[in-house]
Formats: sequence, C-alpha cells, structure tokens
Amino acid sequence: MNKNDFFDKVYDVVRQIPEGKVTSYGAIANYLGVKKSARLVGWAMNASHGDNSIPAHRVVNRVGLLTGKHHFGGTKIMQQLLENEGILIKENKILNLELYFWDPQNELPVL
DNA sequence: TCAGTGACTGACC
DNA sequence: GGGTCAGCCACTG
Repeated sequence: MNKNDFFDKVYDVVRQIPEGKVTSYGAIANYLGVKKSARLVGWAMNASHGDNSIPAHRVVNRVGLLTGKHHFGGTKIMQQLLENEGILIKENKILNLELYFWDPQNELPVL
C-alpha cells in the first residue's frame, strides 16, 4: 500500500467518528492492519493540519490522554471541542473513556 | 545513507 | 501500579 492510501484511510476513519465519541491511535492502526504502527497514525494526524474536515480532537491515546492538544494551536482548544460534544475532561484526560470509546473495528466494515 | 524524532503501544520489571 | 524499554514507520537534516 502506498502512503497516500494509508493517510487517506486514516483520515477517512477519523472523519467517521460520531460526535461525542473518541478513538485511539492504536485502534485506527489496528483497523488499518498496521496495529504495531500507532505512531504512523499520530504522524498522519500531524499531517492533517489545515484540513478542517478531520476531527483530530476525537483521536487520543489509548488511555484517553489528550497528548496532541498542543498541536491545535492552543492548549485548551482540544479539551473545549471535546467538552462541547459532551465529553468530560480532567487533567487532559478523558473521564469514563469506555463510555465514549468508538472502535472502528466494530463500527466500520472490514477492509 | 545515517541518525534523530514523534499526536503510540505492549511487555517487563 | 508506575516507570522503562524496545519495536514500529515516515520524515527531516
């Protein structure tokens, strides 16, 4: 697979995350069949800057930590966006993550 | 070409 | 239960 396909698929998955839901880099990587490369998903997010159609704030690490908030041009933007969708944040971490977790592997058709 | 870096994760101690 | 370490792959200088 070439990298453009990979990037496109990452973006495609992220775009399908419903409001009020979140997923993890690892979950996306796993869905795309490269579960050992969660870093690439983070990389894809990093490259998604400027694309407003990608709700990157709904992608967090596996424990619900907002590790990428600094890339939103501010430190509070990401938290605000999530709280705006009804997700509670405490100390840069999502509360009741299991309640909001959206697993692409369960919600999307198999590739 | 090589080495360093990163929005990560799982395994070990 | 928290701290470390080693894989993972693309990009940059």
